[in-house]
Amino acid sequence: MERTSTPCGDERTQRHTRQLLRRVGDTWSLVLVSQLVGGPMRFTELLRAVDGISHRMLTQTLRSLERDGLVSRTAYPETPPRVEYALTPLGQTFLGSLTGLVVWGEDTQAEVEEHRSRFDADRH
Amino acid sequence: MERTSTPCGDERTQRHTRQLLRRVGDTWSLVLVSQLVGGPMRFTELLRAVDGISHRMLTQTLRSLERDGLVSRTAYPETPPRVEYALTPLGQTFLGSLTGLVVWGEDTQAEVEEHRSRFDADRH
DNA sequence: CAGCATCCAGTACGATACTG
DNA sequence: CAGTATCGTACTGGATGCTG
Repeated sequence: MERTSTPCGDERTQRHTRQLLRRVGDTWSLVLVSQLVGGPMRFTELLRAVDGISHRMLTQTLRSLERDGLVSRTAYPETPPRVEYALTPLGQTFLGSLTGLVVWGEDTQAEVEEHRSRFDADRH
Repeated sequence: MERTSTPCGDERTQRHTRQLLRRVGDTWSLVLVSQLVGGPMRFTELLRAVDGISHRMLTQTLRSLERDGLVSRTAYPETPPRVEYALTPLGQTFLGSLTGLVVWGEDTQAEVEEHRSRFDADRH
């Protein structure tokens, strides 16, 4: 029973959370996971659906998500080859856990923007 | 009323959330904010308290948090100069919004680790 | 003490070309 | 179609030294 009402937790938890944020705070992980909510998608589908992503980053990010068990990869032995990516249950719970942050971002976005403008203005 | 039960939201929300994650997913922001939960701290106090942070990154990260309005900076016109950093109300609500993610990280950490090992092992 | 400027290594990312 | 390899660039973060 600690006095902490905020999720700072012990040092170990902090380290984990920081690593998690770094891991997931890259350019494309979140977009891809969000994109896959609608159901499985193929490589090229994703490439077209996600605006601005490069071939290379799509491969890399999918690999990384697959490695962590958030996304599953299914290859069908056909010609031409077909590979489908889908959200795993783990990936779905992950998206759910973001709710708090997403809501906070929506709620405070204007306020943060305001702070930034003011700060930048004051600095000459 | 959309079919989305997960916080993927519209494209605008997605972009905001991604930017938020990037902004906050750097090496030190989260550690600093967590550290300040206990109350205001001085520059050198933070430098000592946060293990591994460099002088430069402390300045930079504090600036950036101040800019976003998550942290307040109070300079006392004394000699030697004294500056105290504290969490703003906005900063506190931010920490609160992380609860879901922190819990998810704790709950699934072992599972994710397991996935990684297995993945790395399979890749010969 | 608090903060800034400079320099440097590591990495993230994009463009492109090539393989099964 | 899906994936790998190579290259160039831009940014991030650490070490260090200077200023008020």
